[in-house]
Amino acid sequence: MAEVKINDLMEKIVSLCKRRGFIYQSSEIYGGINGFWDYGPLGSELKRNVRELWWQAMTRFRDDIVGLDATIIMHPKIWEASGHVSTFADPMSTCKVCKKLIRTDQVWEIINDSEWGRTLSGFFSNGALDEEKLLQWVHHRGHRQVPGLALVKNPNEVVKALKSAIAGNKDLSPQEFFKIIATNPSAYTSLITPCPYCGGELTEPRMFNLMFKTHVGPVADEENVAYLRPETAQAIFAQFKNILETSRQKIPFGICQIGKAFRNEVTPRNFTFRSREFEQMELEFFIRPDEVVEKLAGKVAKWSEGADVSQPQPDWGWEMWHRHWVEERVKWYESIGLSRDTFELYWQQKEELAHYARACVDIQFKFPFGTQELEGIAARGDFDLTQHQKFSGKSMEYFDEEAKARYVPHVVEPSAGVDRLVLALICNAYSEDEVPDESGKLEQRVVMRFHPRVAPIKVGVFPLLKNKPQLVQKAKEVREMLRPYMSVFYDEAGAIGRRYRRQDEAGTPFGVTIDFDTLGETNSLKDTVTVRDRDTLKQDRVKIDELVHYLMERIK
RNA sequence: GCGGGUGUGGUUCAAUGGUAGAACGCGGGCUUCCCAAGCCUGAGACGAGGGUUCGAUUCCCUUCACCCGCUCCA
Repeated sequence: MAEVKINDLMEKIVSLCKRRGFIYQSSEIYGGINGFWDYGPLGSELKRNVRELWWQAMTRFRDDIVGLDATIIMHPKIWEASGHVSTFADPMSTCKVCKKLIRTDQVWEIINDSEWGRTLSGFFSNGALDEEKLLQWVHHRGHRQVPGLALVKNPNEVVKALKSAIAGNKDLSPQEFFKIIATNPSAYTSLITPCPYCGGELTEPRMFNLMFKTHVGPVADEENVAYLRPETAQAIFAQFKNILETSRQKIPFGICQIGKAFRNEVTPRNFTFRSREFEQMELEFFIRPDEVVEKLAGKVAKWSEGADVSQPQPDWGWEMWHRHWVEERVKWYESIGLSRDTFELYWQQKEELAHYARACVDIQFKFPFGTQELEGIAARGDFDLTQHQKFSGKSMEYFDEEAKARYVPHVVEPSAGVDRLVLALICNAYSEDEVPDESGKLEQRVVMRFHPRVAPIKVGVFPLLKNKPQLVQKAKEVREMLRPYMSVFYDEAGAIGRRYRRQDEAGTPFGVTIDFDTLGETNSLKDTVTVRDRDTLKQDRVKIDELVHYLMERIK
C-alpha cells in the first residue's frame, strides 16, 4: 500500500488532480480565484457518480423519500427565519500587537473571564481603586499576562488618568475601566478596546459576512437585496407544504435535494475541502414528535448499545430515527469504497450543539491534513418548520390521520458535502505501489484505487497495436458494444503498458485488450479478449459475448 | 484579515540584469508492443500589473494564487 510522507501527500494529490483532469483552479488563466475550483473531465464524472449514487440510495431504493430541486436565490425572509442573517455576519477585530483575530462582540466576555480581567476588576470595586495592589500586580503578573496593556507599559500615567476618571465619575463601568487601563493617555485622544490576550490595541471592527449578497432586478439598492443560499436545506422547509400536498407521502417521510451552496468563508483552505462555492446533498426526514409516537404506540423506543436500527418501527422517536440515519449513511459510505476504518463518528457534546439541536453526529474522514467532517447528521426537532411558520404566517402543521393529531413535524437531517466527499474519495484512492516493467525491474506506479461504482471511467479498450486495422476495428466494435452500459475510454496511442498506466492514474478498474488471439491467431482463443485488473494486475481471458456481463458484475 | 514561505512548459526541477534548459508527460511517425521499451519528430513556460534600467524571468513596488500558522467553520 501507499508509503507516502504525509507532508507531501496532499501536494502529490493536488498535482495528480490537475495532471489527470480531476480538479483545476477556477479561472486559472487569470491567476485563479480563492476558494473556487473546477472539475475537469475525470472529476466531473467522479462527482456525477457520487451524486447519482446518493440520489439512487435516497429516492430509487426507498419509497419514503422524494426529491426537490429548488433555486439558489430565494426570498430573503427565508434567511431571517433560519437565523442565517443574524448569525452569519460577525464583527471581527485584529489585535495590532499580537495579530490575533477576534470576534469583537466576544471581547468583553473573554476579558471578564480571563485571569487578568478578574484580577483587575477585583482592585476596583464600589468606585474605589486599590492603587497599591494594582501597581504590585503590574510589576509581577502584568508583564507576563498582558504585556501589551498600557497600564503595564506605562503605569504612572495610566493610574493618574484612571484616578481622574474615577474622580469625575464614581460609577465607572467595567468596560470603561478596562478601556482606560488599556489606553496610553499621552498617545491617544480616544479610549481603546484592549485585546483579551495581550492587552494591545484592537482594530476597528470589520463585518465578516458569510453570505454572498446580490440584488434581484436591475437596480441595486437595499430594497432588493437577496442572498445566494448558504445551505440547501431551507428550501426543503420552505416547500414542505407543497410537497406534502402533491407527493401523497405520510409522516414519517423525507425530502432530499442536491445543489450548490455558497459561503464567504474567512479562509478557504485544504484544496477543495473548504470552498466558497460548493455542493450539498441534504435530506430532511420528517418524523412524529415523541409525544405523538407515545400516544400511538404506547411507548417511545429507547436506544441502547446494540439496538437494531435497520428497520423503522412505529414506536421510534427522534433518537431511534437519528440512530437509523447514522447507520444508513455509514453503510452508504462503505458502499462507495470508504471502509469503516477511514472515517470516524464524532458525537457532538451537549455544549457544542446549536440551541435547537438535540443531537448531532459528524461523519469525519481521515484526510491527509486531518480528520475532518464529511457529513453532519442532526436531530433538529421542529425548529426550522416552526421558524418558517412564524416568519411566513403560514401553518406548517401536519394532520396525522392515524394519531388524529395536528402537529409540526420534527426532523432528522443528514447533510453531506459533495465536494468534500469527492476529495475524500480521491485521497482514499491515491496509492503508490511497485510493478515489474518488461525486464522484470520494479517500477513505481501511481494508481487511483476507486471503487468501481464511483470510478470515472469503468473500462479502457485497447487494440494491442494501432497499425493493424483488424485490431483497431475489432477494438472499436468492442467499445461500441460496451458504451450503452458504462463509461468507456478507447486508447490506441503508445505501448500497451503505457496505456495501462495512464488508466491506473485515472482509476479505471478494468482494461480490455484486443490482440492477435482475438482475431483467431490461436484458434481456441478466437473472439476472446484479455481483461486486466487495475489492482491485482491479473489478466482474465474473456469471451467477447460474455464481456458485458463479466464487467457489469464487477462494477454494479 | 494578520504573520511566514512559494510562484519558470501539463508535472517536477535548473540557470540567468542581455528574453530560458532538462526529465517525465503530451502530439505525429516506425516497430506481432501485454505492464511508462527503443528510434525519428513536433508543440509547449518565466502568475499579473507597474517601476528602475539601453535592456528585467532575475532588482524594487503593488496585486493575485498556493502552502504553513493564527482565526473562522453558523
